[in-house]
Amino acid sequence: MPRGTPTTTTQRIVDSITSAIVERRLMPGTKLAEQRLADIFAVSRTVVRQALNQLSRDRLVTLEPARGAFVATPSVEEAQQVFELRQMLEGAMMRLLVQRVSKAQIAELRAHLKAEREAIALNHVAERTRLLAHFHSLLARMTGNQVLEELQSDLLSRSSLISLMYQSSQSAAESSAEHEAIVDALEHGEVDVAVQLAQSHIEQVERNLRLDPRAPDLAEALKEHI
Amino acid sequence: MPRGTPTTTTQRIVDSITSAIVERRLMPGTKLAEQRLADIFAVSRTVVRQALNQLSRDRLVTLEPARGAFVATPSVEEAQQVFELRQMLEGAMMRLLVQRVSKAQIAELRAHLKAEREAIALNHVAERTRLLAHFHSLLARMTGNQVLEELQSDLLSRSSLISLMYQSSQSAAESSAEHEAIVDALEHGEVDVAVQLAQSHIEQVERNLRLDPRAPDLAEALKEHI
DNA sequence: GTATTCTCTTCTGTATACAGTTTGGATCAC
DNA sequence: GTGATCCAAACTGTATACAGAAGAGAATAC
Repeated sequence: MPRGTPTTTTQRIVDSITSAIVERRLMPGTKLAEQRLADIFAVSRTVVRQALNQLSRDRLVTLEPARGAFVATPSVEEAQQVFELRQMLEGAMMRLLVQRVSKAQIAELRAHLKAEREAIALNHVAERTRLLAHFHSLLARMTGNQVLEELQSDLLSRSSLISLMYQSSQSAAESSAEHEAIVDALEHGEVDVAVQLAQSHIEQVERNLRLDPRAPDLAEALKEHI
Repeated sequence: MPRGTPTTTTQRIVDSITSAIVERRLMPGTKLAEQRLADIFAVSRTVVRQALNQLSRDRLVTLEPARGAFVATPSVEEAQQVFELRQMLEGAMMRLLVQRVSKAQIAELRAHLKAEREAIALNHVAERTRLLAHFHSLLARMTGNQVLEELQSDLLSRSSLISLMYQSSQSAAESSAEHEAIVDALEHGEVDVAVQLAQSHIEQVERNLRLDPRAPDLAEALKEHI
């Protein structure tokens, strides 16, 4: 979670809660009471409040006026929009990277792919999830565009929360294979192939979410079970 | 500056300062002392602090530890990165819009273009600046993707600050003409043309900034004038 | 037994207080 | 007159205090 800030107290708390959400130790909808967090981190509510504000700007937390902070529960629409934006961005990133990427960077990507495969083979679930997401961070970083990199980092956090809410049936092995195909295309300078692969990869990730059949409405969800 | 929040006190202050920066009433580098702002807005420093934190997340303000808040002074690199990202995004937006844009929306864009031309003809500088930027907001909004819309709004604010720092020699009439060409391409469903036009438009805006000759370093800037 | 109202507790939103740091100026040395 | 040092004022970072709103539960009406 690289954010170019020297670790201030507030940032420490932001990072801690972000990790907890991304690593799925905090479920969507969980109430984040200020005093409890203040006790846990041994600081005053003032600092906790600052952290919660930052998190709400990242859309990992929603602040309900006079009710408090909750781990965000992104809607289906928001999920689709995040993935649409990612598709746009990653497509554009490919066009940049085909031009810019160095041999050393390709090697770095290859090393990453190897790590992915190992984590999958060993069935290290947490690690493989982390690596599959980090592949996209790496791509963003390799553009050399820090603004883009930060944006990507935000979108990946949100994606992680979304995957958690709308359980993904994604096969890790498939994902990794798709990553490999993307690196191949990059290495050979095949622009259109790379763009196509990157976009359909994101599409694939989205398709493997249970976005459609989920209760659009509580009444809808319960009417069969009276 | 649509941000989907009911106008809370903090948001009011954020909006007020954002406007002041975007409308160029606050120069880059200006110190934003907490107590002074608190007096001006008749609130406590607590609320001002929250606002400044939000503004720093938008990169309109930089917070220097123990020194305070300053109107941001984006570097040349940052400026280039923001424009590169905008080029990526607006290119991708065109691909979406060619498919999605309705006749009513084309009409709305035409109406906007007319307003641009009028403001230019009447030489209403502030209004024409606002409209030229708003064109890009409109495009983002028309994708129907709120996440994208918010991102675009952030990038436009930052661009505004950048234009202020690195004075633009952009001809408003040229910009407006480019906008019109983009709408034409959209209306006729010419994907590649639209993408090309949108991207070269952003490139043009960037090219008209005085990014290159600016002092990369203080020593460099002064060495001729000893 | 069900629903409504009222009260009490809990928690948020804002203000204020206090400690530690930075900054600008004045004093002093040379 | 120039430079360094020291001190005081101002400001930031954090904690705490207080007011007001929201929610839970008991008591009451029906």
